[in-house]
Amino acid sequence: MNMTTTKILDVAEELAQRAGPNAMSYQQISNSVGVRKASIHHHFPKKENLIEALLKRCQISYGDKYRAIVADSGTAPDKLRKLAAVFAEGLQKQQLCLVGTISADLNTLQESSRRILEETIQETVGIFMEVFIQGHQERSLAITGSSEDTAYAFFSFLIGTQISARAYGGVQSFNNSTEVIISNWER
Amino acid sequence: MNMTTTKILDVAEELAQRAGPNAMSYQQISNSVGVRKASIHHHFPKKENLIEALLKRCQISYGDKYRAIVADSGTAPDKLRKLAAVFAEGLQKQQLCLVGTISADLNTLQESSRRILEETIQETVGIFMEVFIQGHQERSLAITGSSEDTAYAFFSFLIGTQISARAYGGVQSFNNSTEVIISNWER
DNA sequence: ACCTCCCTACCTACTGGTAGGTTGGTTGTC
DNA sequence: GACAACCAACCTACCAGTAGGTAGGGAGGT
Repeated sequence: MNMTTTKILDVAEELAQRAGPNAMSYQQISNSVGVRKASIHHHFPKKENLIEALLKRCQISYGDKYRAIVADSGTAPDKLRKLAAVFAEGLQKQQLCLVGTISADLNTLQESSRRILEETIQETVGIFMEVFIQGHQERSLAITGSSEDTAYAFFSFLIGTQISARAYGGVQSFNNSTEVIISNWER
Repeated sequence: MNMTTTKILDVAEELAQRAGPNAMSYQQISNSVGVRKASIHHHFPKKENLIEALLKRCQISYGDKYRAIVADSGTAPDKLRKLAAVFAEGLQKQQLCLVGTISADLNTLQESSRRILEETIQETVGIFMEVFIQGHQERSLAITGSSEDTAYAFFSFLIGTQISARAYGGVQSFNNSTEVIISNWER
């Protein structure tokens, strides 16, 4: 992949995480990347193309990050804390998970973008699920529902807490909140 | 309060919940209310005034709704389910909690609006907290952290699950997810 | 009762600015 | 010569916000 294309995606990713996909403009991207606005359109003709590329890239990069945590050694609760730490890291930079920001602007999205978003959520939940399966097997986690529902709940929780902690309480509240949820599953 | 002012707020609230405060325009409000765009500016000179009025009104209306649930008879887990049902109701109409949508667009907000947002979160957490205190006293809930942290976690969870369920899974996923969290506190 | 004054609510017409997107052309490389 | 990358200049549509004015309803004085 082209260097400029990559840089456009880097800048767009930061803007989208900080302000949301709608508040991110081609002009802002142009200023930061150092190429003209028309050139951004050369790489991503429509904004939806950019958003979709962003989502696909984050699906891979964050997917890999999550998979690495899940595949690593350690107990299930440890892994949950490491997954949460990824979100805390973003929060420290005032940045939200892309899935969260894009989902919040769902009703301004194209159908094709929505499908990629769904796919990303589905895949992420699938990765998170492994931890709950492990936790069940090693008896380190006491969960009441299915692994899938629990993974979905945990992912949703992280998205929500990241959003509300950025608005009120910051990283401190995020960590307290996360600990409340994880320690309750722990046994 | 004036009838037109109320109608503007009604329409704005729906738009903000459906598409976010940034995607909500004075023109759209004008079309729905049936007065000219300039007249909206007469009632709410700047968009920040409108957003703040919106937040304050929702702080009261939802605050009352939550307080009614908390003050009612019933066990703590029942009350948590009733609180979650308020969010499920919004989700069914493709609408998110205002605190969620506005928090997602935090970085495009004025300082004054942020303060009201913080206040609203703080107040809501305060109301939710009562349920966890009750749950602790009547021994119907087993919580690991402070009531405040737990209430914050639950509110954040609801915001997040509402967002992700709208994007993927719908009300079904929302309910599954909520049940996983609540039943895990239950004892 | 009438008139002046001021108010709220609303209007038309407009501003400056920015959004996403297009056109047509230049440059550099294989 | 073909093609990718890039550019200036431009377009339409829409945004929030403003200027200036109108309609009608009290309030207070005479």
